[in-house]
Amino acid sequence: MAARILQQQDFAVEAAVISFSPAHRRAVEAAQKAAAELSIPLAVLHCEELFDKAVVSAFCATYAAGRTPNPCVVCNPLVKFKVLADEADRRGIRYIASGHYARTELKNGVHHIAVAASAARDQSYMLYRLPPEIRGRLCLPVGEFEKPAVRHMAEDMGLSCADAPDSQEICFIPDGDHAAFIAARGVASLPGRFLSPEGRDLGPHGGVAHYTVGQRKGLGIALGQPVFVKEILAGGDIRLGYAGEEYAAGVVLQDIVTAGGAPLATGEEYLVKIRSAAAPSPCKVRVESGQTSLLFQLPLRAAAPGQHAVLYCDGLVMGGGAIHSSF
RNA sequence: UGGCCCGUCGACAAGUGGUAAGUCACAUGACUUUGACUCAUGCAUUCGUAGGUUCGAAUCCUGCCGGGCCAA
Repeated sequence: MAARILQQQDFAVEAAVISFSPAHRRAVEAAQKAAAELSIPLAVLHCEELFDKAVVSAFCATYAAGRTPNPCVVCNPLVKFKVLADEADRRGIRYIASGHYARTELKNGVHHIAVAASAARDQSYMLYRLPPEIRGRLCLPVGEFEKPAVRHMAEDMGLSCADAPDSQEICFIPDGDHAAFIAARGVASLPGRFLSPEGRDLGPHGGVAHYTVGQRKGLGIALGQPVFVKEILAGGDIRLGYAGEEYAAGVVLQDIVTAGGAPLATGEEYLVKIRSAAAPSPCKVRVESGQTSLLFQLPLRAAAPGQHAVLYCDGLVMGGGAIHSSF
């Protein structure tokens, strides 16, 4: 659909689909079909090796260490848009487009990622780490529309992607069982024990890769009321908490990037999202002895180390970083 | 060995003669380009067991099995 919209705007469109892993065969075939319907030349770019190294390995290692990776956030700058940009360069093409629900905006000489017109569909979170040289040549045509409108447009044009399912889990783990995937790769995840909210030993858990902060299901712990993963300790033990105890007042950030390149400074106020599908929530920056923290105005649920906090201002992505820890 | 309690879904637990609540856990589905959260639906033809009383028992009676407490 993104390609079709650009065609209507008189862009000369060339298409590429990236084959990230063996699990992507169907996606590649769907792209080939769509390209044929639009009579657009389509190249299949292979980057299985890079993807495996930059995304999949890091994903497994992060989980095995008791943190919660976000592969999409990592993939976009390091693999997906990098590969597209390289291919565009080879062909002498200036602009790069994708079907993400987000927008771009030039403000004060800085190219920002901006939230989509359809707030409920917004995917700007996943794009927050794109470097300026990518942001400056990015076109995100579907970000201007509501999802249903895009679907209707596709239907009207008789495109086969009109009824394509749009929800997926981790793209390289089709069955959704990431713990099994990690184990199958031979990556060992830290063993440990469940600790009740009162500190009681509740027995061994299945390996740290099975759990993430805020998780309720799959613990197999029956205490008469719901319990959640509150913290995964460095040694591998998992501290549980009752409902409400999995909220954080703030987070410590690492690997910070900003749209303009200037570091975050104490006192700055932003709206923050700690997951893609979240309502932006006010926070304040604090920099102290080289450590940058975000203080949430309201406690936020399940701020898992390894996930990312993305900062917004007036609908523009201002920066963000990985969550090192919460407090 | 006497005396007294108790035994209901994987866990906890209502129910004390009228035909098995609820919570947690679990399963499936929805939602979702990360992990989660959330929501919907499902989940004991049966109440330790064997008999008895009764129109009717998880509920009353008896034996046995299992667990606990007290006494010597």
